[in-house]
Amino acid sequence: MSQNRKVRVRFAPSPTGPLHIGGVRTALYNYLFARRHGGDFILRIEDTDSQRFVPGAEEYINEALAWCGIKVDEGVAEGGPHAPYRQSQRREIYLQYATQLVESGEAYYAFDTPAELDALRAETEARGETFCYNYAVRARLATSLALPAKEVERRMAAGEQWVIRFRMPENEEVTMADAIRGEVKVNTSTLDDKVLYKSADALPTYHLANIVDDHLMEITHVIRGEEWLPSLPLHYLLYRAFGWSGTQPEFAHLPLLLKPTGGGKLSKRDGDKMGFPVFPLRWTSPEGETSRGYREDGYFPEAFINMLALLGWNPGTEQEIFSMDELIGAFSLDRVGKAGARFDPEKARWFNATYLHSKSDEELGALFLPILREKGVDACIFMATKIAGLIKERATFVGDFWDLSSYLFEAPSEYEAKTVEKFWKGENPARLAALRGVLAGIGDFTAGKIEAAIHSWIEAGAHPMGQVMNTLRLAVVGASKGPSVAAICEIIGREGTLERIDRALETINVN
RNA sequence: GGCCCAUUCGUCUAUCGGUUAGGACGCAAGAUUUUCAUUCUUGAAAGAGGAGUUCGAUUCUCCUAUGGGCUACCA
Repeated sequence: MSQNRKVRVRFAPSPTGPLHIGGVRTALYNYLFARRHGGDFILRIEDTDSQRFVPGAEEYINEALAWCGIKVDEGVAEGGPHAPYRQSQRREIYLQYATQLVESGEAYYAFDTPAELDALRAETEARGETFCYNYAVRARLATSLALPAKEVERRMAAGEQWVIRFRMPENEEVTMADAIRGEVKVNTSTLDDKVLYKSADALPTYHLANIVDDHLMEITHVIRGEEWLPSLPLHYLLYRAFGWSGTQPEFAHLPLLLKPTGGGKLSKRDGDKMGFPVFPLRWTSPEGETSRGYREDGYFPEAFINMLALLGWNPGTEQEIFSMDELIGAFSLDRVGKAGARFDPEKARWFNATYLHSKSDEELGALFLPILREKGVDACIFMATKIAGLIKERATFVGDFWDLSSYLFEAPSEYEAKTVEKFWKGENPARLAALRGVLAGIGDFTAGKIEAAIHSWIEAGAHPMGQVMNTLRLAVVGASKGPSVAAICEIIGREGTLERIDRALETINVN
């Protein structure tokens, strides 16, 4: 069908709200496919539903894709040879094509009002039948098929509202190809005469706009969500009606992303309900409702993308960590799964932790510094970097760093009961008092020197290492946690360390 | 209701007729560690059910069940 054309794919969201992670994954697969084949990735805004337009949604989409590292070649913000890329700005184009279909007999004008249709639908269902606006009913309705041409003209001239409907063929088996599912067959008798264009807002519906734009923009592969599979026969038939079957794109329908609990596709509301973000970026609706985002929750975009890529696709190897470039090199549609994938927030966290652990201390320090400052700590980048290196293995997010290191800046106000019970006994308090003297006498208060001094004191006195170290840790940290106690002492400094020891000796003994 | 799609450990998945059904997350145990965490090792854990086809089915076909999607002058 389109073997020799340059690969061109599009991501075509409608600006009815923020993009959720299912949409981001669709965009990602399109992007990976385009890059893999040296093609173009186009962003088209499908704003043909004037009722559901949400201000800010388009900006959100642009920002989200940029955060994810998905670069748009042609689109609303970037421009391109097929501009405009916003469907509301292409109205005349659609009317022209819709009219062409009426003239060739593939479509027709219909004058029935929504109220009339509702009544007809209710009436049919009351009889226990399934309502379908097709060959069987259209002859009885007010359409250009049944009405005399003069009457059609009269109604239109009188300003009556009309729509253009596709004339769905009767009893024809449509055989379609899907890159992920293989062959899919549907009989046209189960389909209805879909509305293609409505005079009320002078806008096309999705189906018409989509086919016309994909054709005009020379799209070679349509990669979209599975929810579009039921309308694939209509789309095939539209290509045929326009005489474009020769350059019809190939189709791939992606399995849906499901709720972690099962029971339906992931929806915009699930996030706050289940305690994880469903949006890439934080979103505040025009009504003022805020939903959390992966970015604001502290996810690295690389980790987020890596996680999404593997939700429904796999490389066939055991590799799980992929950079964007590696994904581009490995991606193929035939390794996309057929079944819906349940989203697992735990695995998302694991991906972020893995990425965080692999980052350099310097990079993490730079991210940690503003947090320290915000907490009122007068730290420098060297200090932030040093601490980041000490605690990163324990963190999932940079946002965890403060909780994992706050004891470096604030002396313990209380001591963990379990640890007190375990170590504040026997000779340990006395040993700590003795150790205080050792620490006070160290020349250069650095981790290496501190550790060496403690060790030689332990050896000389034949003290039990575990008891000594943990008692010191209890005094300095207040709990049984954290990196090497010597490293902690260095950061706290001699004065701070000695103060904390004194304080422990006083307060813990009292109770 | 109608039409369409799907179905391997709890979850994401590998397997393209012959495997002790592999990996990852999570979970459990152990080792390492001055603590916590990391890391490492080990373990528990799966082919929805029923018919066929075949020497042989997780793999192919059909039926059933279950899950999901669509069924708007929404996308």
